[in-house]
Amino acid sequence: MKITLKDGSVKEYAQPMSVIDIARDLSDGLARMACVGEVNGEIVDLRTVVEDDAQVNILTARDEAGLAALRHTASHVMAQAVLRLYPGTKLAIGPSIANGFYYDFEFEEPLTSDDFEKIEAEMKKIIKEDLPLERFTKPREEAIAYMQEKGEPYKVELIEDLPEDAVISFYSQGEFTDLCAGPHLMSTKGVGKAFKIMSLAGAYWRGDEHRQMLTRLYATAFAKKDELEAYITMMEEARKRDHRKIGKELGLFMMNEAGPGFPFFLPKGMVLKNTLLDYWRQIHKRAGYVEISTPIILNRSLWETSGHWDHYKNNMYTTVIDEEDYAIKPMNCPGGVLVYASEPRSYRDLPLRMGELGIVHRHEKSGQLHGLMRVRCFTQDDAHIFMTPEQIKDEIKGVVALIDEVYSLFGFEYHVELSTRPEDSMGSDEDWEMATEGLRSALDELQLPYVVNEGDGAFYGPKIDFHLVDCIGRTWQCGTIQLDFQLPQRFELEYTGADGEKHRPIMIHRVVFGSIERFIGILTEHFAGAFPTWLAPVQVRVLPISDKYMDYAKSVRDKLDAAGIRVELDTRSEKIGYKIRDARNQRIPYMLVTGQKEAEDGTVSVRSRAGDEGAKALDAFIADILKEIEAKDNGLKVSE
RNA sequence: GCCGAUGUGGCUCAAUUGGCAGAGCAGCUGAUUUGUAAUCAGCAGGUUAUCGGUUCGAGUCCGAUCAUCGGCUCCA
Repeated sequence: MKITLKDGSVKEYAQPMSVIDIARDLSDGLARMACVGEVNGEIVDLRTVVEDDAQVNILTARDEAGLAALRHTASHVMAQAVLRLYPGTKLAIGPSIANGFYYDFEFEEPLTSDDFEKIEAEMKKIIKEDLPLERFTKPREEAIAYMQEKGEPYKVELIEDLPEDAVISFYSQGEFTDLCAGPHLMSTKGVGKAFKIMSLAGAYWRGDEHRQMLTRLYATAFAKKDELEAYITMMEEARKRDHRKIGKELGLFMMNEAGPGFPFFLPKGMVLKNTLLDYWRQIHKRAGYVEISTPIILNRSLWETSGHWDHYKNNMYTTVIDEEDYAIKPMNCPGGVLVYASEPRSYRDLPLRMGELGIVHRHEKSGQLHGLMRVRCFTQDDAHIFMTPEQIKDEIKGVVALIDEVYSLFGFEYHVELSTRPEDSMGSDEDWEMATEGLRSALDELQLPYVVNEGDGAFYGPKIDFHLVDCIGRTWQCGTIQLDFQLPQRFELEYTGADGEKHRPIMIHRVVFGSIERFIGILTEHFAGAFPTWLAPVQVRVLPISDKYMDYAKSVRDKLDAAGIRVELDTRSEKIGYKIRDARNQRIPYMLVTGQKEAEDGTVSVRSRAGDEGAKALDAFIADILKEIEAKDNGLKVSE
């Protein structure tokens, strides 16, 4: 038989070979490190016998699929350890995930994090036992009977959902057997020593909140111990830039039990917010938007017409005033629609782009609040675009370009998702076809990579979502573009066409930041609080060497202030080192040290976040910083 | 909402088996007048999240509530 290796070389063997045989033949070291094989592009077990003419690639934990197999095997080891220590525990599922793996269990007694050590010790034992992983299969009915006998109801349910004629595969290691598609390492020994149980959490069986709550053990594993340590260090470092911690340190925002989920913006956070909003207004004006503002509280009949009273009431704050029902708006769209409908519209007015920095309130369930990322009151940088069907593609492209411009300015990496028609949806097939194609072709023409979420769209139309990543790798939806045929119909919106007839416009809901609050949270973590100068709540702090030079320091402060620069003066009778330390902890972009020398020369000694930059004439400093602010330099050169 | 954990001055944390609530930082006052990451001294600051219970005695034990944290679900 003949095979082709990754590097293009061809090997010939007299007898059939498995992947592991080939690995052993290539080099002893490779066989030891091999996790899984890749045969004709498919990830397989090392014991898989290779067919003639196959393309073969041996994967180790250096490869994504190899590491996934290592982690998946580690999850089986963890489950085995749990069953040894807590007999009677029921098994659910245990996949490998982005940074590790987890296993869901139903315990008879609650588990706590104090038990981690015990489980890890048992895992070590199992790994040392060097138990080979054996694969075997059973027909569906036998597989069900087998798992019923083992008392594993979750496994039985999983198998029952597979097709009638399916052949079910299992993996066993010692006394432990699990329903599993594989692939796995050859033996538990391959898991090695670099693993750790990270946390414990509740998780609904099959992600359904109406079903059993299971206990999920999150863990991670790497090929080498130093990789595990590096990962743990990285997570610890990342937590230091948590926006809730930095928000408190820098005085950006606060929370109070008086209003869980309702953030209070402090003076410095307000500067940041307003600076972002100024920028938003500037780019939207350029992009042909007008701005409106609609009421926070509107009466019930409006929400009935829009459909929110029926479909969104659980998340709405409602009240009775003068014996009439009112609701605080959870979304801005009905207000925008009323503005559209307030006067006759012509095709000449379209597309009509109406922006609104609208404050919305949503009663999110208590367990899902998270700093500024998930709140109950937030500002949407909303806009509704009313247009003809022919204008859909260009308008989508315009919005995507705007979102890309904004995210790029901050140096964000983002990923895009296109969500299509859900099962429970309204509108005609043609409308959905046109809307989805409009979104798709706009993305294609802009050459943006995206993933498709089939059936994940809103009930009134398909959508494009933009996701940003926080400091520990969680992603948050920020921008979104949603096409809507529903509201124009419900509110009987129309415009007069060139033909003199009435037509129904199509509507886009879109946000760029998404929520200003969430965006500020992401920005804070992205920059670790060291905001680019144009955004920094305080751009310059003047640090007199001693009280003797306070007058000069004040004149410097006044001159910066007059130039429109956000400046503070440190008047404390402290040593310069103390003042620098404090200003650095506040991540202030520029510190101006002013003493005798500077007072005599009319200069300032500039210290940026990068370090001492030497003396400069005050006017030259002002000119430079104004230029930097104007350019919205994102300051990524700064390393903290 | 669900599972698990945690709540002690503004912040970070102590307080032994239930036995006088303490420190550092920040703040204030005074001294110091300083040249690139913490000058010294003094003062003030807490109904230990809230409510209830057990006890001679509760920060500590028990119960309820609230909030927060890690997840799940939902979402910007």
